[in-house]
Amino acid sequence: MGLTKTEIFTDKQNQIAQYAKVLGHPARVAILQYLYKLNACVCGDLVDEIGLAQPTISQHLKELKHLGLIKGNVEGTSVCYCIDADNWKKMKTVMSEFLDQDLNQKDCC
Amino acid sequence: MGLTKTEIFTDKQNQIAQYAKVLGHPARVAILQYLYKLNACVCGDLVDEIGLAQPTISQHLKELKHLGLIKGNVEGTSVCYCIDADNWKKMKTVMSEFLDQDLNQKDCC
DNA sequence: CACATTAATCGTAATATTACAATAAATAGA
DNA sequence: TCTATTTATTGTAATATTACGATTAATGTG
Repeated sequence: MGLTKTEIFTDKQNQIAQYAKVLGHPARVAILQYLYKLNACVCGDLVDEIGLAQPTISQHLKELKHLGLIKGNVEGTSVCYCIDADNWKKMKTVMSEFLDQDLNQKDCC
Repeated sequence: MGLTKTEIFTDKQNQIAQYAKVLGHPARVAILQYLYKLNACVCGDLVDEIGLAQPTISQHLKELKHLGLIKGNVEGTSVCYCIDADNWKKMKTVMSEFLDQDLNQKDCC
């Protein structure tokens, strides 16, 4: 128990859930918004910006990177992160398709 | 520890995360898709349809209802659920605004 | 009222997530 | 090479989530 039964759902359903899950924490939302706002690579100041401990930020970055939403590369002693535009677009397509379902529903309830 | 520090984030960030979190489980995605597909109230057959135990489904429905994405009303011995179109639209607006951020980013990384 | 049917709640086990202190790893510069 | 700086990893405590058996609650039917 306590383990999500991914095997009984479709790939699409699991994919949507996986994307949504990563966006399901305000710190990760904040990181993504910050990367977007600066519209460039961010080197180092994420810890000050977000307000969580360095290991915590590192952990959130890892999850974002794992899903491909951001990419980072080493720049001297620091690491620079930015949005992975291609993968972001892919996510946007998947999520929008789900969110934009048409609802021509009569008021039944 | 183990507790999300919502107080250090903006209302908007928390709201996005809250919506995303609820969509972050394939069972809830599947429930919402099913309600959309039928395009009507669904009375009772969700347990058979999804393939999880009845208490588990009930728990997921509760979360969806709590966030307002679905609404249910008693219909005899069963309960009928459907998408709450207004709240779904609200969520769509919030999520789309986040997903649709413009990225006029040079390849910096 | 008794009984069947269906959904909600309770209790609980297994697992996952969040956060951070401590430490390690990597690299730049003296 | 030594030191400072920055990020990643490890370990761990606190909390949350997921799933389901058992039970309760609610309602319709005989």
